Amino acid sequence: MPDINISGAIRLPKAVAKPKPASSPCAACTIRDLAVCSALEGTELDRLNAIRMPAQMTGGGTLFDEGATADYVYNLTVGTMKLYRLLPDGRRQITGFVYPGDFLGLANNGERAYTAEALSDISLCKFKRGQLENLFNEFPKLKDRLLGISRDELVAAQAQMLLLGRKTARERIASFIIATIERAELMGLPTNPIEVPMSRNDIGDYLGLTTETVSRTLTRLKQTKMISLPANKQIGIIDRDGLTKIAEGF
Amino acid sequence: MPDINISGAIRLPKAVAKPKPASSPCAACTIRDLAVCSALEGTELDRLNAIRMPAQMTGGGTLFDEGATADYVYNLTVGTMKLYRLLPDGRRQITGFVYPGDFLGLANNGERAYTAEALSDISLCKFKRGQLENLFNEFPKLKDRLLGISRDELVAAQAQMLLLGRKTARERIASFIIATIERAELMGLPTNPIEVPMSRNDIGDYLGLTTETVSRTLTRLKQTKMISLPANKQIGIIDRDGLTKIAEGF
DNA sequence: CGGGGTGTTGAACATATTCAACAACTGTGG
DNA sequence: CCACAGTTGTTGAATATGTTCAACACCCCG
Repeated sequence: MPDINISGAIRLPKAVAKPKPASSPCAACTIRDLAVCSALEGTELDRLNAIRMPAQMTGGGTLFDEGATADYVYNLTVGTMKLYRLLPDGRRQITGFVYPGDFLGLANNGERAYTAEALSDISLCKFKRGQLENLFNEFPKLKDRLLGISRDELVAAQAQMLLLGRKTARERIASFIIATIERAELMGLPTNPIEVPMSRNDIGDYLGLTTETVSRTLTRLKQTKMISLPANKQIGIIDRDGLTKIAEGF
Repeated sequence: MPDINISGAIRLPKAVAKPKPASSPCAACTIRDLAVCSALEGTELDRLNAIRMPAQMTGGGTLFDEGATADYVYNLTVGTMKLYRLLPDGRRQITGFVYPGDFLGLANNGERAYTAEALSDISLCKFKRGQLENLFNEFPKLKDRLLGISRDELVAAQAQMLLLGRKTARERIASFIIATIERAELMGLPTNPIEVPMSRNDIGDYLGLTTETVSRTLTRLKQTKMISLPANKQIGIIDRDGLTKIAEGF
């Protein structure tokens, strides 16, 4: 899977996060290079900062629910989130995870299409929808960015459809591991072992599998010496090329 | 599923197609109200027409292949297409169908993310990518449209992920039938029986099922008096509300 | 140290797949 | 216009992959 997030969360092209000398809150932001904000500089950034509201939430909290009115949009700065849709009997499909730098909440018709929940404690920049839209109109390059990103997201969504519709459990797990490695590379985080902040249950709901199948499949990948499971929420990569082959369906 | 197409093909908001008095090829176009072109009028339309190249293809033909360079974008005017991705061993996931008025081919990185194949004989308006992009820059309202549409597509893609990841065969087929009814309504086509131009195999590859399962499931829906199968490529709707309930997971 | 949640493992089961045969339909040529 | 061939669709039986139900282990975290 490419280095983009699917469905709702918007990520900007590759740029390694690096600390900024503090002068305004935005200029000091550690994930500025990853976020929408990277399209702006200098006084433009001040304009963004003027309409920015900082927000926090503890792990497990719900930022917004499917069906709610979409009055705000957000930019995640710290932590991880999950986006999901539910069926009436509780079956759940996680449509994407949100990482620092990702933008979320841009609903089209004013209604949220998914629930957004914090996996860990999170910090966000919060914007009133209309105010940010005004800024978008003022700085068209922001709009171009979003358009390009949306197309990338569509491509990622297609990859996920291929995964959900046609890949085996083994292939899905391998795809997930490879995608997680690629995201870690993109964000400049450790790539071996990789950090996997979500539960087995969440992984299952993302890959269209049950917790048990996720667990079993990981165990089998460990037995066949493709990965190791050194600690909770960590996966050690032993045979990346092998995993890639599996992920691609060979 | 909402009245939008997923993944790659771009549809504009609801508008019933109606014939236009002929004056320029675009002004006479029967699907103009459905297409991107609806954002333009008068002389703007002439500009579009100036860079437009008519194209045809017979059913079964491949418009472009996954991985090819994306030099052109297209607007389908007549016929139906399917978009798909393949795994090395031939497993296929159809990520969307393309109907008259849909826009397709806008690749981000210049490489096609999917194969586009004609289901029936088709006609298209073909544009050189760069030329159309210039026009987009000249008429920003086109860009706004595309941005909104892309978000709609993302929502549709999420719905499809929920379907592929969590719905039963019965629920998938019901969802597909309901979506097809809604599309027929949108396009002002007969809604009972509905026209289903794709094969069982294509339906299966779209819903993450096999041909046999599609066939069996349709038969069972017929036996339970929810649909009828009056002729090849047609489905009669007997209990739409029941189908909707099934599709939504009740 | 103890308890609740998370993760793992096992066995029985179910849904959809695979393999196979046949039926129906389409389109083509006699 | 009918016959035939190839394709598409349907149905059946056996099978497999992943699920469900259940028990247990692990491990943070109090």
